[in-house]
This record gives sequence, structure tokens and C-alpha cells, in this order.
Amino acid sequence: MKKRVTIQDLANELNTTPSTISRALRNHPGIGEAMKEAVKKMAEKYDYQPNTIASGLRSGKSNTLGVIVPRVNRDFFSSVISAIEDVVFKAGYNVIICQTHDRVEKEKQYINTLLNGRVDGILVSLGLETKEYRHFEKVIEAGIPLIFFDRICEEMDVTKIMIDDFDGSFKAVSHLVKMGYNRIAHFSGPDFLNVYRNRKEGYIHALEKNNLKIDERMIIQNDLTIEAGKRDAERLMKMDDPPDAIFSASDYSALGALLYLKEMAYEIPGQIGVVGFSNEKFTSLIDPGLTSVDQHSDELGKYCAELFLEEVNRGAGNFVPRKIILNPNLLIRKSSWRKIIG
Amino acid sequence: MKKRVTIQDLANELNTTPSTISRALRNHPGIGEAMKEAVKKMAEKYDYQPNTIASGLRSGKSNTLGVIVPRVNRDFFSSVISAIEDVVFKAGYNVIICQTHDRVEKEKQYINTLLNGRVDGILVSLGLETKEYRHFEKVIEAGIPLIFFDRICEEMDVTKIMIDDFDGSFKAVSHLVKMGYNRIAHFSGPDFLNVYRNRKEGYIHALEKNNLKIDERMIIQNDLTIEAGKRDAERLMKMDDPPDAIFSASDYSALGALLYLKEMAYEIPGQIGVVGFSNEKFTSLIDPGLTSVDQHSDELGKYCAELFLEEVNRGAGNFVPRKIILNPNLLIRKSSWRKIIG
DNA sequence: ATGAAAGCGCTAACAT
DNA sequence: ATGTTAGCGCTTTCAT
Repeated sequence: MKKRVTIQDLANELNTTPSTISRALRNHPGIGEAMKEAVKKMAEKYDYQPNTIASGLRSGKSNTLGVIVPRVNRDFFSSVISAIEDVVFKAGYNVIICQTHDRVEKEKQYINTLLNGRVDGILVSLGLETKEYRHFEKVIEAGIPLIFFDRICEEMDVTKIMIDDFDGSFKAVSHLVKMGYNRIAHFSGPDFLNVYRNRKEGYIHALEKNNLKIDERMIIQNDLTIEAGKRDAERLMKMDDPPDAIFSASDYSALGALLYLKEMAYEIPGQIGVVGFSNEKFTSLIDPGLTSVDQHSDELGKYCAELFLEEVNRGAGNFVPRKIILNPNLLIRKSSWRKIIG
Repeated sequence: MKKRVTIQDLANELNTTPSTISRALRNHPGIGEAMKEAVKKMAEKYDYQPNTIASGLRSGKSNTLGVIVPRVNRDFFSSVISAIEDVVFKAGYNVIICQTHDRVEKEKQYINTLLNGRVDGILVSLGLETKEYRHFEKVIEAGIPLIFFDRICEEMDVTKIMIDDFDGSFKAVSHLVKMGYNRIAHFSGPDFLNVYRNRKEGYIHALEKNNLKIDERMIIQNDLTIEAGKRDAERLMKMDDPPDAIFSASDYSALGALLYLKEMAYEIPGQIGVVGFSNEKFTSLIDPGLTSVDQHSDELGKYCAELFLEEVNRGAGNFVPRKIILNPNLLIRKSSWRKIIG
């Protein structure tokens, strides 16, 4: 276990003081060129590596960013994280990942440990359980940027980045209508999450705009898993007046529906159309391809990271909360086509 | 920006000293019950939160684990990371993620920043470019656990966890042979990576064992992307003596092959069989389902994390390098079936 | 342009 | 059972 060389060691070696070394290394104005040169040469020679913990303690920052998501192994979240990491790495920040598994208790714990670790900012996508936001107040009190993405908290006055879920739904449902489907069911998630609420509203708005009546029995709230999709597709199709299309707020439950319908030998598309949400990787790979709303995970992550850096530069007290809404794209694949009907 | 309460504040409040507070909070033996009670009550009352940076500086550890992978948004890696995070969180560790995009330069940078941040351990899956391992020596010199998983470094005497790639390939190819395929091509990755080398050897061994001749033209090294799979499937099928099956070292290039073959209206399975490697999520969702070798990403992550915790407990100098090899499963799906031929 | 000195918040060796 | 003291390695006033 080799001893690491410290600023003190370099100071001794050069018959100067730690402060001079510290300044020289950071190109502080007011250090002679000769000294700078000498210090850097020494640092190189001894492979000096700064102790970020020590500098963190002194300066009160850790060059670390906390990212809290429900789960890291979801295409959407892992893509966002990937994009965030790429951006902030260039600015010298490390990313600590935290997965809540949608449990609010873990969300609270993570907020605490991140704050105790003096992270320089926290990016959050809320868990399904979170209906109450007091634990996030601490982040604001700590004076570091708090940014919500995708599953956001409407009530808090902080920066938020999301896609226009309403519009995504609206596009999806309008497309189904244009394809000739007119009895369209909807799988939705919990109402207290902005994303699902907005998707449902976009769905309703599209129906209204097309003079289609809203049938409450066609709106099913479930947990948006593959299994839920299968189960509820079955329930829908066994009704006396089954739907001719399903628009799901999640690709996973759309997939469940698709699998059930295929098994039952329904003709997709044609007899029944299916559209999902999120553009998970698998949607383009299955047969039929699943029409889905793309959430621009890369851009979203990039924005998150850039806004974090911007707020960090502004400094505590000078944050300018922003709300960024990205426009989603409908990616039309086979599952929502319609045969031309006579 | 609220001032955080420190150990000193609590000491003042209770007319005692910081060390007593520190000890009381950590249940140090030799602190009176009464005092412990009082301290904890005070801590609770003032919502005292320890500054992990300060304690880290003093104790030389950060309760943080660095995980370096090629990319975080790959099913395999994000699943491993997810499993790691779940395990070490319970033990009080944070996870810093680092993605190299397969670039050795970033690998080196990450090693440095992680070491400078005094992480308590580093878990690595090597990038495609990495052929030289000097940068990892520093981790050993730092006296913290270094653990390789999946894409490992054979030469270093540290803990390694991987699946038996040889065996996975062997099972896959043996299965194809049993299904009646006997001219089996192979997509491989760079030879200097253990995983691809072993997969190729397993393939060769299976052919030999079944008295099938090895045809070098049937072994294609590419970068294992969807595009490479398409391109090389085309190349293979245009040969005078095309294969009747393709075994790819990656699901992505297997998918590429599948897409090309479907487009060309080959009958899959039957006319040609396809098997991939990694059991990416999409393999079970596409049509035909892609037979693939499962890498047990969850267990692998869990093991990684547990071995890290074990080594941390052992302490520097007492590490016992271990090599853990998990047995992969062949998940047989439709793409490798064979119609009974008269 | 550089140095001296103090201290970020905590822990641990050494008292008592 | 508790207090005293001395840092961990760095940054940052305040001097000179």
C-alpha cells in the first residue's frame, strides 16, 4: 500500500509552502511562471494526485452528482443516466446512482446519504409511491440544485424536464383514429404521477376532438407490467363491446396486450391496433413492430446534465427554476396500421 | 441555505466534547448508557446528519464503490449494476458509475478519479480496447479491492467473476448439432478479450466433439453490432457452401443475422438456425424467439457486490483472490428448432 | 509573488 | 467513562 504524495510533500521538496503548491496547481493568478513550472514538474514526477475528499471537506463540494431513479435497468432510465454521465464527466463530476425500486422510503434514505456526502446536485425521477415531497425540501435547504426529470413534482419550484406526455398521447390516439380505429381503450398508471395523468388526458382530448365518446370502462388503471397488459387485454376483449385498439401508457403493458392478442389469433394490425409509450428497445424488434411514443431519453439526459451544470455555476440562491418540455415523436410501426377497409 | 448541525454543536449543547458525541453515536463501548441516550436524543432533535466527507477524510474511506463498465445502457450491464447497487446499499455504500464507451483512455481517467475520491473498491468490466493493464496496478497499490467481472483481465491476481463462456458456447453449438444443423458459422469478437476467445473455443470444441470439420471461413470476427450481423450474414449466405446455422457471440449480431435472413425469406428455424449470446431482453420478444445463452446478470452482480464487501472486511493486504465461474444456461427458443426432416 | 495560520468536521491515540 | 489533543489534506484568508 504505497503512500500517496501530498501537497505538503511537494512543498517540502521545493522549499515552499502548501498554499503555493495548491495555487500553482490550479493556475491561480499571482504565482510566478517559474514557480508554476517547477510545481507542475514536481507533481508530474511524483505522480501527485489530489485527494478530492480533503479538498471537498475544505471547499464544501464533492464534484459528485446524485441521480435517483426507480430502477437503473430500464432502457429509458439507463439511457438517461448514460447521457447524464457523459455530459458531467467532461465537467469533472462523478455520478452516484440510486435506485428506489419505486419505494418512497428508499427515496428518503438516498436523499439523506447524498446530502451527507455533500453531492453538488441531485436529479430525480419520482417513484410510483411518492405522493408527498417533504424530503426534497432538504435538498433545497442544502442550497444545491434539485432537478426533476420525467416523473416530476409539480408543486415544487425547481427545474423540471419532461416530455409533453399529453401531446405524445394525443398524437398516438389521433394516429389510431386516422387509421380507422374508433373504439380505443387505454391502459393508464397511477393518477398522482404527472406522466400518467397527462397521458390519460391526452388520450381523452384526442377522443373528444374526434367526436368519439369516452367510455370509462375502456380506461384501465393497472401497474403497467407485461402481466397486467395480458390480463387486462383479456378482460377488454371479453366484453360485449370490446375495443378495436389499445393505447397503453407503457410499452410493457402494450407488449402484454400484444402477446395475449397474438395468442388468441387476433389479427394485428387490422382487427385490433396497439400503441405503446416509451419506445423501449424491444418495440422495434418484435413482430409486429410496436408503434410507440419516443421520449428522447438521450436529449432528456443531456438537458438534465446541462441544466445541473448551469445551476451549479449560478451558485446557491441564484437558481432560476425552468421547465423544459420536449416534444415527443410518434414512431409508427406495424402494430397500428390498418388494412384498407372497403 | 440552512447551516447544518455538527458534532461540535451537539457537544456544546450537552456540555461535553466532540469525541464523546462521536463515540456515542457509533455505540462505542465505554460510553455510559445515560450519555448515549442523551446524545441520540439531541441528534434526533436537531436532525444531526454526519458529514461523510469529513469522516471520510479522517478515516481514509468514503463508503463508496466505483463500477466501471463499457456502457450503462446495455441490458447486461445495467442489470449487473442494479444488482450491485441493491446489495451494497444495504451495507451503506454508494455506487459511482463510470462508462468507458470501450475506450481505454476513459478507463484510465476513471481509475484516477475514483482513486482520488478514495473509493473503497473498484469493480471493472473491461472495454474492447483494453489490452494492457498497467492502470489497474494503481488500484492494487492503493490497497482497495479490485474485482473484474465478465470481461476480465486474466493476468492479474485479483478476484474475478465470470460465466463459463466456453461452456455456454459448447451448449449452444451442441444444441444446434442435436437439432440437425451441421454447418454452423460463428460470429466472434476480438480475440484478446477472454469472453470472445472462450466462446470461440467452446464453439470449436463442440464441432470437434461432434466430428464436424472446422471451416475457418465460417468464423467471422466483427464488432458484434446489429449492422455487422446483417452484413456478415449476407456474406455467409452468398458463399457457394453457406452455413445452415449461425451461432453469434452476441445477441445483437445474431439479431442482425435474423433480420437479414427474414428479409431474404429464409425459413427460420428449419432452413437456417440462429443462436445468440447474453439473453438480452429482446430475445424473448422477437419472432422467432432467439435462442440465447443467459449470463445470470443478477447473480453475477450480487456475487460481485458480496465479494467486494468480503474483501473490504478482510482489509488491505488480506485479500484472497478468487475466481468464480457461473454456469450459463442455454435458453432454447424457436430460432434454433428444426423441423423433422425425413 | 509567496508565506503563515487557521480550519472544514470528524476520529483516534493518548491521557485522566 | 470521558476529555485533550492532534491531525486527515486541502483551501483560504490575511499578512508580508
